[in-house]
Amino acid sequence: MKELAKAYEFKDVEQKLYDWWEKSGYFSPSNDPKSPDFDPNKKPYVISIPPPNVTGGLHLGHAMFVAMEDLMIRYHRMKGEPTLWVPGTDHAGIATQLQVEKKLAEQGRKREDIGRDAFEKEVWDWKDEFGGQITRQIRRLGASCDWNRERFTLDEGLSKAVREAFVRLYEKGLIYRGPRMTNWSPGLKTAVSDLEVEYVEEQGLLYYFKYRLADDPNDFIPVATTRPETILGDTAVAVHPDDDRYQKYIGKKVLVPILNRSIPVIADEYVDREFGTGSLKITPAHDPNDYEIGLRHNLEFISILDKNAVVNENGGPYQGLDRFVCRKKIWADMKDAGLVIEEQPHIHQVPRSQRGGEIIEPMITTQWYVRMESLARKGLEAVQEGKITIIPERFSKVYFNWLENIQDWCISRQLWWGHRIPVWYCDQCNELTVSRTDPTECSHCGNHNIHQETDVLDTWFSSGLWPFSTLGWPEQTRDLQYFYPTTMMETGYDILFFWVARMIMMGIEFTGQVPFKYVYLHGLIRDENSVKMSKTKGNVIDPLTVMDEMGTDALRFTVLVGSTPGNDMSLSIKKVEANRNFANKIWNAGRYVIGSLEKSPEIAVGAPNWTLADSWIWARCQQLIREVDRLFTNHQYGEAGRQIYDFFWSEFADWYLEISKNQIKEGGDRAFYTIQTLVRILDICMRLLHPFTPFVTEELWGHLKTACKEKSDLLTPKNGWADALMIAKWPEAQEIEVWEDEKIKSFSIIQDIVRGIRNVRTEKKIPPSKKIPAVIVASDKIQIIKEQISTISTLSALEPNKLKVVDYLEEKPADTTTLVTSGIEIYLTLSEFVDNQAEITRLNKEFQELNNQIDRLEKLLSSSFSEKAPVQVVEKEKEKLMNFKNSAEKIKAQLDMLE
RNA sequence: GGGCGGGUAGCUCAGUUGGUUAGAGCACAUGUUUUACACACAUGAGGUCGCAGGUUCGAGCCCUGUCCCGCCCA
Repeated sequence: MKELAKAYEFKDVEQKLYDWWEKSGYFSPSNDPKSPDFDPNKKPYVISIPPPNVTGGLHLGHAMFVAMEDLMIRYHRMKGEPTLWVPGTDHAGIATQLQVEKKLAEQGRKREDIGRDAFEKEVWDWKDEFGGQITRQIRRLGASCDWNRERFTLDEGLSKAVREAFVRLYEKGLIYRGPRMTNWSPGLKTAVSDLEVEYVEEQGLLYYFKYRLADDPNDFIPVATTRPETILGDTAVAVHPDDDRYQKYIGKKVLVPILNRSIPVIADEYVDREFGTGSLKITPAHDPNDYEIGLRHNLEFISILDKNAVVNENGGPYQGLDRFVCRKKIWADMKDAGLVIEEQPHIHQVPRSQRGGEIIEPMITTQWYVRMESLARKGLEAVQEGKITIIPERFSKVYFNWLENIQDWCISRQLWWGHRIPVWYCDQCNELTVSRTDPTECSHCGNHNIHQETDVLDTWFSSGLWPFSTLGWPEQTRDLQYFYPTTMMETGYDILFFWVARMIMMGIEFTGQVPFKYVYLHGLIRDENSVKMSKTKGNVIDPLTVMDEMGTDALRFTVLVGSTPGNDMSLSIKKVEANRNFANKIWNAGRYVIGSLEKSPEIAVGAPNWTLADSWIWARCQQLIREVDRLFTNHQYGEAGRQIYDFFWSEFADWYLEISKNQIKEGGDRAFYTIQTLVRILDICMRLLHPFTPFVTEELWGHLKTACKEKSDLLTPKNGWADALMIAKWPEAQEIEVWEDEKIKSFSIIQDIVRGIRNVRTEKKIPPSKKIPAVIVASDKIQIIKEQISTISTLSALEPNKLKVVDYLEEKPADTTTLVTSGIEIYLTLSEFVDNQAEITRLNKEFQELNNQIDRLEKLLSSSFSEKAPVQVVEKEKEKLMNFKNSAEKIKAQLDMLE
């Protein structure tokens, strides 16, 4: 038999096993629609990966979703379901373009220098060079996805899907182009999504100044603003219609400072009378709220900034100045002109880009939009009608709220990396040609002088199609027909709107079906003090480093078991370390079981005669399987993992393994059946743990299998040894049998006795090597205790030759210390360790505690509890009371004798 | 302003349809190299479950109010 290393060496195992799994084809679905014996009636379990950025690097968010999805996939695969996990990446328009621009900048070049085509080529080169990184890292996490079906949002098929989707929406009249208020990124020179703008509270100034009346230079309306430069684009001053201070000005004209444009004073209830001076300057072209007011009052829209956020020709003397330079300049000029009242420190919300933190400029630009109303309504209904279940349920509300207030979706981006919008403008007739294939002529006038829209589509437009485009849509492929709709969309709650909502809407729109049945949202991983990780704070934990140091299983188990659905978790190396220890515990328990096989006879002579410990561990294992099943069904994956961990460590390893040593020593059938039990429980635990910690379980299970096969056919599991644990059968619990509870109860008596003796030993500082004589007075438990005496003796280090079990004792043995548990008296002969006075004190304390419990229970049972609580609950308490009374009596007797 | 989540041991967190003595890991204390494991074993200490009411025979869990922290939306 092969010697196993003394500690689990994950470095020798992970890569080797992953390659073997992949090579063996275990990641591909059983029941593949492409295979001849395909059965369309088998229900598949399908996840499409939330595609990570193709040029990104692995972070803990990835570790979380990969671990979670791999857990789900492996579980369902072991349950025998045809299982498909579709991997892939998205092209991440802005992020990737930025990286390549950065690289160009290092060479002193700009994308404008080399032109669009050359730039696109650069990006593809970049993608080819770094694009494999993230998928390699995902493999390292153990992801059992079907790499044969890997997709990329810009690959040929998906590009076709994107174009098809765009054209269909356009033909349905759901896509339009026009000038609207947009979030403009002056640095990137593109529109960005509302969802990608963060409003950050920052210290700024509130600038108070005078809006002079056109017809009375001595009178003015005081106005406050946080952005003086936008004064250049003001087209009204608004006051509240009921505001006594300003009512007389409504309808009059005021003069824009410096520019002296004449603009109206209007009344609008939007104005907050309490804020600032209670009057509001309106810049419809540079503020989203003012934009609305501008529309309501038919105001002029004056854009004062160009796409670099530099003041344009509408800014008069300020033309050519950057927005922030202009702010200082105009304020200084206004001061000189006597228009400034004061400045006050002011905390306000600054719109910043999620990417890079640049201040976003609200501007009116011409963009492409999708009308969302009808899409959103269907998306809403899908969840309301239960076609999709969101887990945890509370996120449904967030989802509803977003869809109920949805804005049209700005899908165009002024980037060079992405799906170019399939619209061609005719130079002749100015009509648009929208086409699935690149046209050579205008579809309206036939002119050949046409040019394609330069904008590309938002990356999320292609990700929205992901669950079906990856399966071949718009072609009705066999994959699409069989695997769609998918089963589970698992991702972070921060991505609910970006991805999940859009996937649902687009799925319904294009396939007529919801794209998945469940949405499982996990929380975000924070640092050990629950602070969000960020490079600037320096609290980032790199999953690759963690895996190097602790192993993949440790990391996986930590994020899986440390999290509950939808809640953030905090991660620390300490936690991962604890789970590395768990992996080592698994390894060593397995090493012990495998080693014990050598001591086993080939076959058993007679039928099994199970010990209490055998029955107990088997019953508990059955309970565990049932519990894990229930938890998996309820998507309580973390709790399931905790249960398996506890069972494995504190029951199987701490108790059964120790007892098995004794039982094996007995030899013969006892040894055989003990080892068989060890093998069975270990086998089941490996199966249960495999989705959490695939590597250590697969490796160990492989050794177990080899060793068992060499030894005996009788050690073969019910369904035989599978080729690999990852495709072995998920354990199924037996029907609950009547003996289970009773054995568990009996065993807990043994545990109580052992713990009690150990406790006394520690208290009296008796060295573990010192074996002590004992008398156990078991009364009605005599049968059980006699049977278990060797277990008790070994686990609590009693002296086997000086050990007596009786049902009743006339007289207390001399010079002993006594403990009572479950009504069983135990006399330990400690001779030199016994001190009568200390003994009395100890017993008194025990007695007091028991009496407290007795009082408590008697009070409880004499209250209305006895009548109103269910019988079983009352019975349970009565039994406890009896036990306490029994024990108290016996301790009292001891005390009487000592005193 | 609206919505959501959290507040449980020194720290980070679990806690099933409410069942009557609230758990884990880490940290701490004491002891042990007992041939699977010191990445371990044994034993122990540590909590009025944010606060105030209420429902109930019974509340960490349900209801109302309140304070604090965090997140999302506007």
